[in-house]
Amino acid sequence: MGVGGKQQVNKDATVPDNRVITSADVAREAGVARSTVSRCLSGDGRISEETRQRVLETAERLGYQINQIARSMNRRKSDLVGLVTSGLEDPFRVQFLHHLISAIQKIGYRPLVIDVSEPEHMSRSMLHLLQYQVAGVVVTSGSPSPEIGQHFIRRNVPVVLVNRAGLLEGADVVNCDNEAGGRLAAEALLAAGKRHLGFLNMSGGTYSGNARGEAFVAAIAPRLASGEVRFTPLGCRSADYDGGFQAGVEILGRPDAPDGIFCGKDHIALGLMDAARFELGLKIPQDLAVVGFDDITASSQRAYGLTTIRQCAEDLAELTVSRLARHISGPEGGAMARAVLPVELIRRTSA
Amino acid sequence: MGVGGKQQVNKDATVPDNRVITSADVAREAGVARSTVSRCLSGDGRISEETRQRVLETAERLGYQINQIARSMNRRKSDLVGLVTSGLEDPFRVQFLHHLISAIQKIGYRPLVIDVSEPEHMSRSMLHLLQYQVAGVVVTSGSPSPEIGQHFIRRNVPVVLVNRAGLLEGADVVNCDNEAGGRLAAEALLAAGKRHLGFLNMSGGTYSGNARGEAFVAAIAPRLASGEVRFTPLGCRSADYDGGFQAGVEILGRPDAPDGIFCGKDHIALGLMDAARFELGLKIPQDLAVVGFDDITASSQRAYGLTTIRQCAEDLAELTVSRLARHISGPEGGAMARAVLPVELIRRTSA
DNA sequence: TTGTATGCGTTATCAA
DNA sequence: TTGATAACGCATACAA
Repeated sequence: MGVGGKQQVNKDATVPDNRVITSADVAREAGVARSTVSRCLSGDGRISEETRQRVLETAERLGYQINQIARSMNRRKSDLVGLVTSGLEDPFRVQFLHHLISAIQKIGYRPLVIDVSEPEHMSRSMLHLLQYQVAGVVVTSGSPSPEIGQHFIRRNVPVVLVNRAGLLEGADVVNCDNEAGGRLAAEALLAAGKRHLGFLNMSGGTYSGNARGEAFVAAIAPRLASGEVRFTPLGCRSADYDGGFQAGVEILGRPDAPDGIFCGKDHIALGLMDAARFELGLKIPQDLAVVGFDDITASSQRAYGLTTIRQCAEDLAELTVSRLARHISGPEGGAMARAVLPVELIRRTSA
Repeated sequence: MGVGGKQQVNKDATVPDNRVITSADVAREAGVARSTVSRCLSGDGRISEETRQRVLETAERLGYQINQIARSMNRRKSDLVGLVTSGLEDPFRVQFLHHLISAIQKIGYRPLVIDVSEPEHMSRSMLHLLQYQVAGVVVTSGSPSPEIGQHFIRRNVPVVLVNRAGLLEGADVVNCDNEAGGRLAAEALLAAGKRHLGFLNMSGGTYSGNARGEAFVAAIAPRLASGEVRFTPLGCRSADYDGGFQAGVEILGRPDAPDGIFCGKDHIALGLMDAARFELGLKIPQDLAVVGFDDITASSQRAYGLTTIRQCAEDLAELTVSRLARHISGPEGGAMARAVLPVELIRRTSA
């Protein structure tokens, strides 16, 4: 029945240097209570300037680093922000991820990245984030099932969806202006004198892609009705360079091919351009005008000079994080909102 | 001991559903101790199959999710792996980051990404990771000051450095085979009949870049000595497309320009090619042969067809993580090691 | 302004 | 095989 059977605990007055320094060590050294140390490091105002100085100095001297895990445990909230991504082979997404990481750091949080390769694991992966007491979640890809929003609402964890259909309950949505983009693309191709237009995107398509295509068609609708202009919907197997290239070879080889094509993503457009030039021997923009979407870095390279709709990855990231921050520090259950990032037509040589 | 029927829902459970479920709730429902629940979920073998089933079932039914923060607190080790990056505008690095994230997830850990924009904050940022009780750290960029290795050794946190000089005490190093790459590039240019060679990289240069350049020069040394071949070191302002383009305009405009150039990174090579073709009107590879390094996706595009030294980002990531995993689960203070990833010459049309 | 006492959810230790 | 209990390092309510 050895109730007392505890072993001797080594509580020296001095701090052995093979152990990690805790706030208790700092407190002992500075001659204050642990709670005082905690208050100093949490920026709690109710502390005298003198003790604050002494404690911070001692902490510095001992090389004390706060244990974020313990802090999170106590607060039941960590300073981690979950980043749910997928399709990181897409350069625009990756560029966006980069800026997202910076933006999250800038508001004093840390990104915990989850890459969801299989879409069906999406929801499970998002729930996983709850295990880390995340302060918020950004979903840049994939489609979470709408009902899991409840879990985040109940635990008061804000969620922001970027560039996807806003189907998650209680989540903020941030989009680039796909409608304006589609319209601008139409205007550019029409201004270039093209009369047989096409929209090339991955068959089936994503939310963003469809929105762009629909806006494009809506913009040319009057001229379509008057018979002044023709339109052909086009599809490719994958939303990347190879998809664009293959589709280009196929489409442009046909007798009655479009002479002005709007692509759902820049990479598709680059593949299309290469197919046109190197497989079909077409001149751009004389024989074929091309407009892309995103303005990835390759588009501005001399070999392409792609005219495109620019959505600024950095601005999109800032916007996303500002939404998130508002909810993290804000009142519980703020109304969900929709934010739209302006886009811009970048004129180069392809249209 | 009524076995919980399937139709038994939260209604008669003792757990109020506005609260987060803890292991104590599961224990109460399943009629066992908290420690038993813990053992079941940790995969601790010493448990009867019957209780294990009951507990797991109960946990599932209640929607219990383990609190990783609390677990980490107790174990004094989290399942997070710190990823120290910078220069994410470089497409190869980003691609590598993508594979690194996947690889870390695959071994059951979570990536905690830190982007270090200012190199001087490098060491401080790395130390920050210790606050999260990370299980390991991967440094893909920047140069940590050698002495901070001690902090990680003392806390038994393995560190792997990728593609940098192995200056951190106690850290494993993973590199691609820069030496073989430099040699292969030299052979390719010589085989193309070029006799005035150059190595173009950012002035000052990085560890990897210098290693590649030195190997290149070493490979042509015999022919250099015999006067059969000439060599000119070249520099650009930035290690990207623009840097390569600007350098190209300047260098290739000179009367005695090289006719075969090895670039430290693909992006530099792409800029150089565009400068050669569109500014100088040169034919590639007739007037100028170019070899790059990395094999980023753009290099294989039809508009470039860059002959390059390929380092596979995915293999590099796998190698990196396998090293890390060895140390995480392995014995304390395993000897530091150096791993080298093979590279391969990809012949396209630029040389 | 500062100290004391308690709890956060988990795992590890020990006893049964 | 299972249960009781003591940490883990911090923050906070309450007391002084």
